[in-house]
Amino acid sequence: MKQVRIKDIARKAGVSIGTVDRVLHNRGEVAESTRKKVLHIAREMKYRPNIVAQALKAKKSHRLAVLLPHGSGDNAFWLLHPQGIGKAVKELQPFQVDVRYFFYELTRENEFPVKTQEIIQFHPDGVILAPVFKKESGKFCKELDSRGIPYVFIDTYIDETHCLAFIGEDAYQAGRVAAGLIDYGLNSSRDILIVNIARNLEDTENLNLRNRGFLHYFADTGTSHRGIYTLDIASTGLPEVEKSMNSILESHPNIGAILVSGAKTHVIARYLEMKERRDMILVGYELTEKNLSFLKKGIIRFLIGQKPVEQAARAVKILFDYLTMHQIPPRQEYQPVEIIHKENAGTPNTGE
Amino acid sequence: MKQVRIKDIARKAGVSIGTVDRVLHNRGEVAESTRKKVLHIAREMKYRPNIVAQALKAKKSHRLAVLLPHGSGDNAFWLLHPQGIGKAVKELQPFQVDVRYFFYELTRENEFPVKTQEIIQFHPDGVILAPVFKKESGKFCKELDSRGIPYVFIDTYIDETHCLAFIGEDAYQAGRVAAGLIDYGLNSSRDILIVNIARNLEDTENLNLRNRGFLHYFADTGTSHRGIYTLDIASTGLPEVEKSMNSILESHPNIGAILVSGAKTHVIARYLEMKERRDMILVGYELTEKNLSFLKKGIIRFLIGQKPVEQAARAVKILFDYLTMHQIPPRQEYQPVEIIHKENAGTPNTGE
DNA sequence: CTGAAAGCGCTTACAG
DNA sequence: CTGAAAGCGCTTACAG
Repeated sequence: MKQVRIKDIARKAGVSIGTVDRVLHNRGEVAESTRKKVLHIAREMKYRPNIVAQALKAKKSHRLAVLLPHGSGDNAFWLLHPQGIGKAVKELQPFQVDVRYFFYELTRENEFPVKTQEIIQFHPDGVILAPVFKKESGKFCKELDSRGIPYVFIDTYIDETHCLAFIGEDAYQAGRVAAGLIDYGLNSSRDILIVNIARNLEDTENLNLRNRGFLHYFADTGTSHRGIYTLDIASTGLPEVEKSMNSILESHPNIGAILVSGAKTHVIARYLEMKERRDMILVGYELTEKNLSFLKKGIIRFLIGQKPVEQAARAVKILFDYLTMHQIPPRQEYQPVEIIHKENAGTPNTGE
Repeated sequence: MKQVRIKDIARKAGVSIGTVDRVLHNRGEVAESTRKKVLHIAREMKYRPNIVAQALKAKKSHRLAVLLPHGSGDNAFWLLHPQGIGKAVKELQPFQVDVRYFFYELTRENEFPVKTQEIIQFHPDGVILAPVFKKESGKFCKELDSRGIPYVFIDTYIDETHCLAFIGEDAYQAGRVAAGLIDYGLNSSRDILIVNIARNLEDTENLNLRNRGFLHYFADTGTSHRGIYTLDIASTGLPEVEKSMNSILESHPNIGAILVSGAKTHVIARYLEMKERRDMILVGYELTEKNLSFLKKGIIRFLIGQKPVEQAARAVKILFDYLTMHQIPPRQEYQPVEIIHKENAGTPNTGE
């Protein structure tokens, strides 16, 4: 169990440690035959570099670029990821990790490629990104691939890339959880309304997955014969929300619960509060501040969380382990689905 | 922002680095005047040792002793903590952390002091313990104090000790969460039964706190006039459980939900399964395997978790940070209360 | 009581 | 193409 050192390899191979190092780091200038011999012995002895020594010597800081949508009051969800990244960097304390953030507006699709170019110029050692815009993200990933820069996806997954890993929510399962909660609390004779608020281009894929899980739950359990209606709202403006909601609730008075598929549950909560519809069971996603305040008031009954803080922290950790120890992570990692109720919202899972 | 080195202090103080080191580590053999000067300069320059260099040189592994109840099939809760400890140690990878486990039987109170003596002889650098037996634990802590060995409590907190930290559940809040879940799903005309299964001496304090939170919830929300009954069961044997349960459910047919205050919810679940009482809402604590299997069958409706794996991991981290960097943690740290439903039990929060 | 030196495992010029 | 040496910041004997 004793640590194998570069020196041990050198001795066994009959070369100097400098040569071993050159081989191990592909710094060239080594005779092919020596190269092979050293590599063979290193593998045989199961050499693992001592990252403490590496860190001490190299003093080389790992540069990470983080590409995320810009978070704001109305879209506070994206404010959470930088917290997680900060936390992870702090955890990695004694090692040098430099993070540079690149934020783009979800409303301006053409800003995205500008940011990706800035990242390329930044010459990062690794990238963490939320690839909300599929096509542009795909291009960017190709560019990173060609430069051998590893990248980790957060929140959204894109096929046909060589991402190191994806960290996100199991959106389908999150939908099933929402369904289970409503099913448990809502009288079985009552109906359900699904509200999709998609003002921007953001993440409709995740919303769809959630809704599919939600519907599957009821298809599976089969016993209930609830009506399930869907309402799409394009704007979060109060007049439009009010108009749409008034109309559907009047025409379907048997609706007893509302699920909001995205993070903007607070918009519907505000409506219900205004209408004094405290009897309505409201369930939504994401623990943003606005949502939490309605949860605490009792207007939102449950929030389903996906732990964005932890996701972001994991992404940093994964990238770091890969950069320092060439540790290959599982390609997909789902964060557990979190159920938040008024009574357990107090101790936010900010950990640390 | 540049790192202050021991060398910088030495230069400024006009002494050698060896002397600085002696002062910093209280290894004596230093003139008082030198000592003061060095200490002053170190503070002034905000010296923080480079733990990477320390780790590289010292090769000194930190010895941690872990004192926990012995986990078993029937008391699987305590099997979870070692997992968390293993995880944390793995995270601390490049640094040397040696863990030695000391398990005691909850049924044999006199085994506890034997184990504590073994720990003293082990000469640990730090201790993590679940101080289930108050009095004996108190004695042990005094002994650790006198030797200057830091210790962290898991699960149970004891006053009047100099513990470095306590990591645990907010039991009161966990009780409120259980209440909120039952209140949400149970018709407001129905009554509730609280079952306490306390075969051993274990942790009645936490159970009491949970029950207090549970009752306070209903007192606070005030609107409902549910009857709330309590049943104490001393054994987990099927005959006794059956007898007690039959009797109370017959005399109180309006009971529609059962809360089990401890980790042995599976005992009541087994009873309900046998009686085919699938209408009964059953809520309990702790994600042990047996509980989880009844959750998945739909017999247990919700489990309230306290993340024992994460708790144990945190304890290791806290102790390590204290030992290596003299980082003083907050004295109490509550892990968030976790709500687990059939639909989010699949992705266990084992994290990695 | 104090200083100078060796060494932890690795990387990085530099000399050959 | 290869080896010897210096040094990252700290700790640990050892000599004075």
